[in-house]
Amino acid sequence: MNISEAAQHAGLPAKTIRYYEDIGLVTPNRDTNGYRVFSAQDLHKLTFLARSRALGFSIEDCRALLALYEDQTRASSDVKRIAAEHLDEIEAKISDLVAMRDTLSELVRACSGDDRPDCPILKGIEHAKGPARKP
Amino acid sequence: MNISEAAQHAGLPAKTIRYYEDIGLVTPNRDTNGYRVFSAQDLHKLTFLARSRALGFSIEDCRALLALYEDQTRASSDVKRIAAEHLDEIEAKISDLVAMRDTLSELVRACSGDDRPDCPILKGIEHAKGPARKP
DNA sequence: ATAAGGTTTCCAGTGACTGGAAGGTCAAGA
DNA sequence: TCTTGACCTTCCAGTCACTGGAAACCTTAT
Repeated sequence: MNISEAAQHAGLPAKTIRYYEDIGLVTPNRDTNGYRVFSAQDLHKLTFLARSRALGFSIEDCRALLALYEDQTRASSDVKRIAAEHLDEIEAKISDLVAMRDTLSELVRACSGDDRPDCPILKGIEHAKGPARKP
Repeated sequence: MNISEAAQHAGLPAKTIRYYEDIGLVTPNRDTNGYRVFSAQDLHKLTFLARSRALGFSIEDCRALLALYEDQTRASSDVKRIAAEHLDEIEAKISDLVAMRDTLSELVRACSGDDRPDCPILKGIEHAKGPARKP
C-alpha cells in the first residue's frame, strides 16, 4: 500500500506520515522504486497515532504510548499515568480558556459595536487584572 | 525606566519585550549607552499587550487592537468584530478540549492501573472514532 | 511521445517566544 | 583604582508538530 492510500486509511496527511517516519515513529519498507510500502501493522500504528494525537497527546507521549501498545508485557499503570497527566493538562487548559471566555464574552456583550469610539472591550483590556498563570 | 523595571510593571519577561520591539509593537527610545528607555506610554502599551495576550489574542490581533486603542476616532464595531471572532475560536477550542476530556477521563476511569497488561486506554485509542475536526 | 498524477528528497516557514553565548555598562565596595 | 556582580546589548539557535513548495523521479493511460 502506497502512502496516499495509507494516509486515507489512517486519517493523516501523507506529509505527516513522512514526518512520523523522519522522527522514527513508523518505519515502512521500501519498494524497489523507493516508494514506501505500508503493511497492515504500519497501518495499525498510524491509526493509533492519529487517534492518540486527536486526544491531544504530544508526539513524545504518543511515542511512549505506542511502545506500550506494542509491548505485550506492559503494566497498565504506565499507560494510566501518562493518560492521567495528560488529562490534568487538558483540565488546566480548559480552565484557562473558560476564564478567557467568561471575561471576553462579558466584554463583547457590553460593547455596542457601532461607529462610535467608546469601547468597553478596550477599557476592559486596559483595566483587567494581571495575567493568570502561564500555560 | 530600563527594561527589567518595565518588565516588572507590565508583567512580561524582558525577552518578550525585546521581541515585541523586534516585530514593531513598541519602539522605546534609547539612552546614550544604547539601553532602552521606557516612557509611561510605552508602559501602557506593554500592559495592554500583556493583558490582550492573556486573553488569548494572537500577536496580529494584538497589533490591530493596539492600533485601535491608540486611535481616538476608532469605531467600536472594529474592536467588537476582532473580539467576537476570537471568542468563537475560544469556544471551539473549549469544545474540542471538553470532548477530549470526556473521552479520556472515561478511559482513565476504566483502567485499573496495575501491573497487568490489560488496558482499556490502549483499547480505547485503538478503537476510537476518527479524529474530529482540526484545531 | 506525452501528459497527468503519484512519489521522492530537501529546505524553509509557521507562532510566540525562550535559552544561551559573547560582550558592553554601571554602581558599590575594598 | 580595581574588581565584582548585576545589569544591558545583539545575534543565533531551538522549541512543537507539522505544512508548503521546489525539483526530480516513477507509473499509467492515451
